Amino acid sequence: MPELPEVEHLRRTLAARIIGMRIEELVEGPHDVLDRSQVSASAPRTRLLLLGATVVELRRRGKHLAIISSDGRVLGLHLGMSGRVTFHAEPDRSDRHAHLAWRLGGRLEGRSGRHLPAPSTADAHQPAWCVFRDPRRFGGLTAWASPKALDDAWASLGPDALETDASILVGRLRGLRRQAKAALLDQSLLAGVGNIYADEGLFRARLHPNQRLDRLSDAAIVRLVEGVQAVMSAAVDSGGSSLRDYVDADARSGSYQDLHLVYGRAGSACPFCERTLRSRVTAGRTTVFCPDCQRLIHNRRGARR
DNA sequence: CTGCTCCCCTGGGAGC
DNA sequence: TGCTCCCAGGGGAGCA
Repeated sequence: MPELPEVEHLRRTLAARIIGMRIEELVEGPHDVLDRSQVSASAPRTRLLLLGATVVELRRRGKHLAIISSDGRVLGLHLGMSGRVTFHAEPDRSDRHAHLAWRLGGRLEGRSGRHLPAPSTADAHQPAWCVFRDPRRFGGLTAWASPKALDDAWASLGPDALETDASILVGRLRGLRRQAKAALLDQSLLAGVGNIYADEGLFRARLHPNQRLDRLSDAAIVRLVEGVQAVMSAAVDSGGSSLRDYVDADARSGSYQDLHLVYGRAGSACPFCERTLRSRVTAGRTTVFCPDCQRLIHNRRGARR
């Protein structure tokens, strides 16, 4: 379940392996997972998939990643539910879920003044093939004509839930007539929160998932934003949450799933009050919360406007 | 504006 | 052991 922390951890581990590298060969799987609606129809497919390009930057906004090449080509990457990017000595041509494999080579040191990680002794032994695999295909690739085109598209996303100053996120959430959980999951309000970190953030903020935001004081909204950011920040440090599929570019699992307080724990005791955690469907997602610690607030508390 | 419901897709787990 | 069934979930479309 890659959400912001998993995607950010992947970005970091992947950057260490592909920044400065040239894509010298590519192999595609049987399924077409490339969205080319954002580029001209005549653009050659291999060009859109960055063949011959040198990677200079890996950007992230919410759960979205984008690979920027030195000649301005951009390939967006979304992991969906089950996506992963890992490295192998050879591409497995019989794996029907391996959608794209790149053979990388020729790291160019210091290109365009950018600081590059010093080559380690392990570099020479690193498998040369970078493989994007996504069995469920909720994820995929998007070709962009330029970094500017990417920026324009990403403008429809809200600000990144982790990198953005809390006060800005508070401003976007306060006064909304929506339920807290639905708002957190809305990527156009703030980008990066998925089902896990929404539940964990709500629990830490002591707010009910169905809480209407316009009934809350500013202090409570601040608590919510800070709860979500704290959880995500801790999760990045733990390498994310690995429930089934997620691994980083070094094929390592995260460990934050061990620190989940409510997600996946319906029927167990609340870690604070010991009452049984409950599960319900809210905003189309299974939602776990403590009915005792997370009470609905019906009146408007505290100063607001 | 808001909240639904459905759909995409596969594999892991539960139940028999 | 092996089968079927259900469900997870990000995101977009369509509808009340």
